[in-house]
Amino acid sequence: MARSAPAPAPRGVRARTREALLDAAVRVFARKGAGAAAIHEIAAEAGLANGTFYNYFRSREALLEATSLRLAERLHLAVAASRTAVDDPAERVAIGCRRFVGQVSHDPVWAAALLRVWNSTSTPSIKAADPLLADLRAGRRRGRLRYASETAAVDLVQGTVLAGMRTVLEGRADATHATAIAALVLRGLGIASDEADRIAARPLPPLAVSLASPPVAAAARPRRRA
Amino acid sequence: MARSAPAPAPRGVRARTREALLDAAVRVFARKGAGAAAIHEIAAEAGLANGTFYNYFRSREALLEATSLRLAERLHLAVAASRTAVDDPAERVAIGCRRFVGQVSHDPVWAAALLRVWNSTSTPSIKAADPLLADLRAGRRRGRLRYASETAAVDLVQGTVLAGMRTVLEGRADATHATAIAALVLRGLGIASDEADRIAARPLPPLAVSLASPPVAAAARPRRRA
Amino acid sequence: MARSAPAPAPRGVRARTREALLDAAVRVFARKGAGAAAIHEIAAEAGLANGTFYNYFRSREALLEATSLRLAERLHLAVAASRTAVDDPAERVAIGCRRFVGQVSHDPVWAAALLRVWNSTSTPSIKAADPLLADLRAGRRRGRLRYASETAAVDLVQGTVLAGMRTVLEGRADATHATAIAALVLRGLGIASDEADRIAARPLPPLAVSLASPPVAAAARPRRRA
Amino acid sequence: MARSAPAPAPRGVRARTREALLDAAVRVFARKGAGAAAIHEIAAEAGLANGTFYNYFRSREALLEATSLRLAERLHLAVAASRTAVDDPAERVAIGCRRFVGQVSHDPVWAAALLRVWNSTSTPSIKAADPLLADLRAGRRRGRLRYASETAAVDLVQGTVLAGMRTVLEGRADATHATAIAALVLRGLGIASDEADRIAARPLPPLAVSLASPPVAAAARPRRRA
DNA sequence: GATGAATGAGGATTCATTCAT
DNA sequence: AATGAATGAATCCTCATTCAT
Repeated sequence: MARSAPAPAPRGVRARTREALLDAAVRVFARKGAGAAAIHEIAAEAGLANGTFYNYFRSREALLEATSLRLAERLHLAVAASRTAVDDPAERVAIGCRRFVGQVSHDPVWAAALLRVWNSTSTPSIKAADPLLADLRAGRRRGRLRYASETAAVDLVQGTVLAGMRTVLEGRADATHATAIAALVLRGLGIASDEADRIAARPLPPLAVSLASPPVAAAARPRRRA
Repeated sequence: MARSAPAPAPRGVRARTREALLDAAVRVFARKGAGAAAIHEIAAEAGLANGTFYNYFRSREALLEATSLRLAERLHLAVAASRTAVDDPAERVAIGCRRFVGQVSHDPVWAAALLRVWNSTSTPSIKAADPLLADLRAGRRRGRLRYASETAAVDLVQGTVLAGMRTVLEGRADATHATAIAALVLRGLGIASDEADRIAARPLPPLAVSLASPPVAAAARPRRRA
Repeated sequence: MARSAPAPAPRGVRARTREALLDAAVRVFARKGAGAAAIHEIAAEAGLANGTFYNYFRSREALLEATSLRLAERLHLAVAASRTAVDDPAERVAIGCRRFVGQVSHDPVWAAALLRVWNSTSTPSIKAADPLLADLRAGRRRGRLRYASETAAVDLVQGTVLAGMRTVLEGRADATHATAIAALVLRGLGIASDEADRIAARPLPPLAVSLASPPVAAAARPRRRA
Repeated sequence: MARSAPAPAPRGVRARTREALLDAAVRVFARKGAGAAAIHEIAAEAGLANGTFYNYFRSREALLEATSLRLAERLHLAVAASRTAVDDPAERVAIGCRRFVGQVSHDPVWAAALLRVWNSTSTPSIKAADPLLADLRAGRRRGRLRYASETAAVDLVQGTVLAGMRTVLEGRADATHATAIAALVLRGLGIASDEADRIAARPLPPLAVSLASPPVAAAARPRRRA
């Protein structure tokens, strides 16, 4: 019955609150998995009341979808950032691999959420694979990469990268894991060992966009109830 | 299996009922995922009443654990079967890959359950990786396989195989996928392309153990309603 | 009606907005019933924001009461209109019956709301029965109508009319139903069959007041979304 | 978590618990109306826990349906009982009217529930009207009853009876109301005043079935929480 | 050992109401 | 005067778990 004072409502609150909920969802998903996360917990994580959630998302399902989109979005940005000014398809693939695996150390929350959400949705990776597919095809066309089955090649890259991300996330490998993963993937795609190692070790181009999760900030401090 | 009157209790009935519940769990997990499966549904799938479940498992959690173990068990058997009479570590790895991916077509229920359960438990693959690790190490020792990071090599094999299994399960590839996956993995482990293709295409040795799920049989017949 | 900027406030705007809300309530009640209508929906139907409602009604309860009153008001007007220039109590009763039942076809929204609200409030009909009571008493005094129990007579008239309204509203009878209902009621009040039929068939005097619901007009136009 | 002892489970528990829930529903509906009754309140009224309800009814809606059926059932029995050994259609109709109105005093709970449920469902009376229709038609065929519109005749009987029931339920009339109502209805159906009064005053045949609601008994005593 | 009725905590969702702007 | 974001109580429903039979 709204007894105490509600939060203020400056310009752009709506958009900002929605963002806060999405960020909170990512954090909670990272902790518990998408299936086990309760709405009220997400709302609390965002510093909001239970019911407020439903001012922004029609249902739990809608949140799942939106969160998936949001994670994929970053993903796409990351991939796009990896392409800038790099022409060699092999290196582009390597950069993608390294970015993903490397990002785990910088934003474990994002990584955990990504892994959790990907595992709970069916074939979500398809769309995310578009840029990868483009690189693979270009590589094969130019004789740079070799593989018989495109589907298998995608499985190789995505599967290995995800496994690598999980390994880093679980603390079973350090940040250099990204390079090792990239090298193995390149070899799998037909690049000679020596060159694969060399490509995988090249300095990464600077990121055009920040991939960092927004800070937990004030919003996450529980307001009323502990 | 609770077929006749609940009066006597021949030796081994207990064990058999437990098995029936585990099999039922595998089937239900395959359909709905481990998180969404209700005890009630699993018991029904086994042709048993709600409460009977708790004569065999302390809690839901215990079932999860046991099912995970059971799936891993088969896994180990499969891997063991792949070793018989094959000495070359590269081929042993290839056989393992092909078995896993190929098994998806023969027992989609097992495959679906495996993928679902692996996604809901943390670091379950560690123990399952033991035989793989042995092969990898033997291969490197003998100069047959090359890789810098053992962890990355495991990620390569496991990640690619899991991705390949998912691809087949979702109908995005046919049975030949197993061979393609194995070939890429071998290349990633340092085998030359030509040889990798050759090894991946060799006839598979016969299986020493059946991997098939137990038939649905009596356990699944419509449970009596009061 | 919240049309232009929320700046000035010409005399009578308050009253008009209140009216708009009441009319909206009647429409929504007609669609969903008084119990299932959400304040949110009523405000939207009136083209107003959620919170505005509470500038005009203290609570949901207050709206219920006011709406009931409003519907009864029309009722009274209708009855009053039926009296003009008719002296015979029997005919006055017949005109009342016919007006109510006949009005259903002309304003189904009003009719539906009336039936719905009457069903959710307790003893709302009492006050509405005042003019009817006057006619009944006059009729009995003059020996024109005959009945032992006044309460039963009121039940006869009101019950039959409400049932008739419902029948027409649900499409199980056409506009001629009003006449049939009136004839039966008159017989029940002791008028001979032939005369009852004759009275019930007399041309209806013109209405002094419009019974029509206000047009949906501006109030219902799509509400602005932020 | 079912900490304390659940109720015993003798023969026929299932059926008995279901009955208890239906009876509780009737009582709660009588108090609050079908729309405002909360499941947990009905369960508590039956002395059961919240969740138990769902062992017996799939949903709230299913309960509504079942309760409606249950009320109608009694109705049908009552009507059937009124027919035994009475041939005159006019008297049969009169007996029906008197039974319904008279029953209100004997079982106000049943009456209130009936009125509430009838008002929340659409055209529920149709089926309940079957026996009435048969009597009306027989009466008209034999020249005993006279009416132009069958629909209007049904409205007359049902509407007046319902209004009469409401009047008694609200304490605005005593038990003799039943007779007065029946007399007016008969006149409306074309029976001469004198005879109508006479028929309405005849002794009622004994009831073949009990119409009484089951006693509230032990089941309704709240168990844990006040 | 099996049964299934009962339990009640927990989660999703709705909605009347408040209040700062 | 209007707005609409925020609130949280209330409701429906699910499901893991217990236990008397």
